[in-house]
Amino acid sequence: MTQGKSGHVTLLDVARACGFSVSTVSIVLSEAPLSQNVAAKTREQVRTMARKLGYHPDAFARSLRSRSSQTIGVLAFDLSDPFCIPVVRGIQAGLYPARYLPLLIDAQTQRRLFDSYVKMILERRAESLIVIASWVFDEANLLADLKKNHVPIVIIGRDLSERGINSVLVDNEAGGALAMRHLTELGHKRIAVIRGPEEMFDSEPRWAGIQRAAVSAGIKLNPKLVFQLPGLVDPASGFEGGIRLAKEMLASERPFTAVVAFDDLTALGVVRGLTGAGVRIPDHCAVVGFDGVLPAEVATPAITTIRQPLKEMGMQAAEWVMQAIAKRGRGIDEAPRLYKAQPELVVRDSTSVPPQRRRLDRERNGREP
Amino acid sequence: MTQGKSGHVTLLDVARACGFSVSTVSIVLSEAPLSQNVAAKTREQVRTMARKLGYHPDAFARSLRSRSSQTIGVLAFDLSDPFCIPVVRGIQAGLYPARYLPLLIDAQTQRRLFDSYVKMILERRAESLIVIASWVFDEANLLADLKKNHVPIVIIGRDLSERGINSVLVDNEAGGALAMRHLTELGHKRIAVIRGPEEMFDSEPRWAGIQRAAVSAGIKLNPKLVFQLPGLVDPASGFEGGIRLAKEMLASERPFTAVVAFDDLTALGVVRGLTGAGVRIPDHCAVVGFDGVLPAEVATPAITTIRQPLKEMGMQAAEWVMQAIAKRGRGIDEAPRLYKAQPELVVRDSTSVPPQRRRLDRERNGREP
DNA sequence: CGTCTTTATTCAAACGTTTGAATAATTATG
DNA sequence: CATAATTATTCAAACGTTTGAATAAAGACG
Repeated sequence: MTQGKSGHVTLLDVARACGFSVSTVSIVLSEAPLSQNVAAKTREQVRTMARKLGYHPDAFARSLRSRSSQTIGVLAFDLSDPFCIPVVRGIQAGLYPARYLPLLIDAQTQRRLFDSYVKMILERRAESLIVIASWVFDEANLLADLKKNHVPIVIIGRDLSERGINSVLVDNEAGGALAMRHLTELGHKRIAVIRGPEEMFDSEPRWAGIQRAAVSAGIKLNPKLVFQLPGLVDPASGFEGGIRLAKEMLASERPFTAVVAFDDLTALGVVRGLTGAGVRIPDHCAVVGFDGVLPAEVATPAITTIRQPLKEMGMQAAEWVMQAIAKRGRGIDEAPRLYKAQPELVVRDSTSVPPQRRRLDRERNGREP
Repeated sequence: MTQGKSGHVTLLDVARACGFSVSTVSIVLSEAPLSQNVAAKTREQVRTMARKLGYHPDAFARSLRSRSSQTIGVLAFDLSDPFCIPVVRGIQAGLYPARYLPLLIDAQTQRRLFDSYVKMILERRAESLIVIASWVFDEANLLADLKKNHVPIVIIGRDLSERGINSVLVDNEAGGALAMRHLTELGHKRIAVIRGPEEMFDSEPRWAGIQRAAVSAGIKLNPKLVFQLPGLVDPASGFEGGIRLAKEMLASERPFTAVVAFDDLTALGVVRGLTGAGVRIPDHCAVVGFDGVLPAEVATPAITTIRQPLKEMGMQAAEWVMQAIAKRGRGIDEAPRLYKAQPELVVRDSTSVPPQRRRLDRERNGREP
């Protein structure tokens, strides 16, 4: 074969092999508008030869020339957060039809890596950037670096629309309310709450939702039963926090029949902590989480949770990104968009009616069987 | 600014701005060998100007010219398998020092997607490909397509060294033995086993290890207590299988005090199934898993498991890949390598001594306190 | 038969970088 | 002082593709 030193078959190789010019071959193989003018016989010849030689277009040359990389940078702040995977799937699904490829990177919760990868992604001329902010992170110069480069950005998991960035996230307020309402409807009155760490932007709205639902159910939350996770280092550390706070809860000696945990891992920590002290879930105490990640699903008892429509959120981000690219600069300064996905209550086995009520139920059932 | 229509700052822009030629600027900024010959003052000027204009080299042009993409394709067969993330981290860690970027793609357990992504990765001229075969998959034409393109390949999670492909995987035989030995050392005699699905290549060696350890402990495995997962569609379906088989175990009415599950999710399924029937873990029955993934760690009781050194495996793959690239073709036809990582027993709360023995222990303790 | 359109193909420039070879300027050597 | 060696900078070609403009050949029209 006539392959150049690169080891790859090029247009020139194909052209020589079938006796046409590089242009013709390019036009045929890339199905450019001009290819209508190419004789059917020629087209056939070119295509056959390309296949025979095993020609694959070189994405670099193509991108260089056509200034489009067909690539979207996807930067996950911490890919080990189970939150991320369904989001990524959504993004991939949204990108695939347009033959765009995500350049997916895990910043491993490290600022330094994050910055460095942003740079590498820009060098690769990703046409847009999607950031999955699954975990605490401060984005000070992210903004600066990117606005400069006219790259459309979408952030998933935080509301930065105020600061000019398209944002996709779950409606945390609604989710918090959903969790609380579930418990009050089951009849719980003394409910402990574990709020998220201060640095996490989800914490506040979830807490607001919880309070709203408590008020509308006519329930007073005892401030002594409201806890807060400390600033955390990685997504799994909510688990440790949950264990510790469960113990504090018990030590406080204030009675409670249910716990609203900040997220699923925290809920799993609470289950661990309470179980260790002989409290049975859900018989003695109900626990509800937030997110809907795998570990909560396969634990026993399975954790009742507020599910985020993660895949949908990823697809939404991908869709916006594709739209922004289609506009190519025009309208880049539109007002940033905000999409709040609606969470969904998933009732599983970690919640049931509170103990007193269960006793009542039992008596009632005993009376009229 | 003098930016061209691309919106990006190019070498030419920098060159014009500081009055040197493109060559000089390139030499300085890419720190080519020749840059030693460039006057210190010039170097300084160029660098300052580049920073001022916000120059980022264009990876396409660079790759096109230097025929190296600084990219490694990483194709996960199913990224939702918790197995993958630590592996990916290892790969990223191994690649980072060389400033290589993984092009990470999730094939979502779909052959069609897999093939299509392989193609896209090749078009992007990834210099090598790492496949994470976390889950059942058949690689018939994978081989064909890639051997043709002279791209070095490493597969993680399967032994394809016989078929000419560098392979990194855990020593499944040793792992199986480790699991079984743990149980026999605790004093278990009647042990149920759930083997992996036939299509999974891990299944056989794990089973072999289990048998070996049983023999050397002088224990006979009751064939009626050996079960097998059906062919599965996704990694989480081991969980469902575990539930079902746990019920079959109980239905068989053959006594057992421990279960070796194929993997962690299966183990979690077994816990669910047994717990549902009133069997307490680990008091009535011990359960041991395999993999060491997050869900097994945060469940209550935490699952005793055989941990795969996933990060290490990812780094090993990255290292091989970098070596292969350093050789650039020379030695591409070396014998394929095989690395079997040593698994590690992680004792947690799902295993303890069998019930009979516990009774004995208690009596003995009672006798001499 | 000259001109105009249509059809089929090719030219050549451009994308932004790297790099071997060339040039120019300076300094050291014989 | 000529030559060689060193230092500083630039030329120009190349990487593989796309694409507007050019060319060439054929058919259609007046």
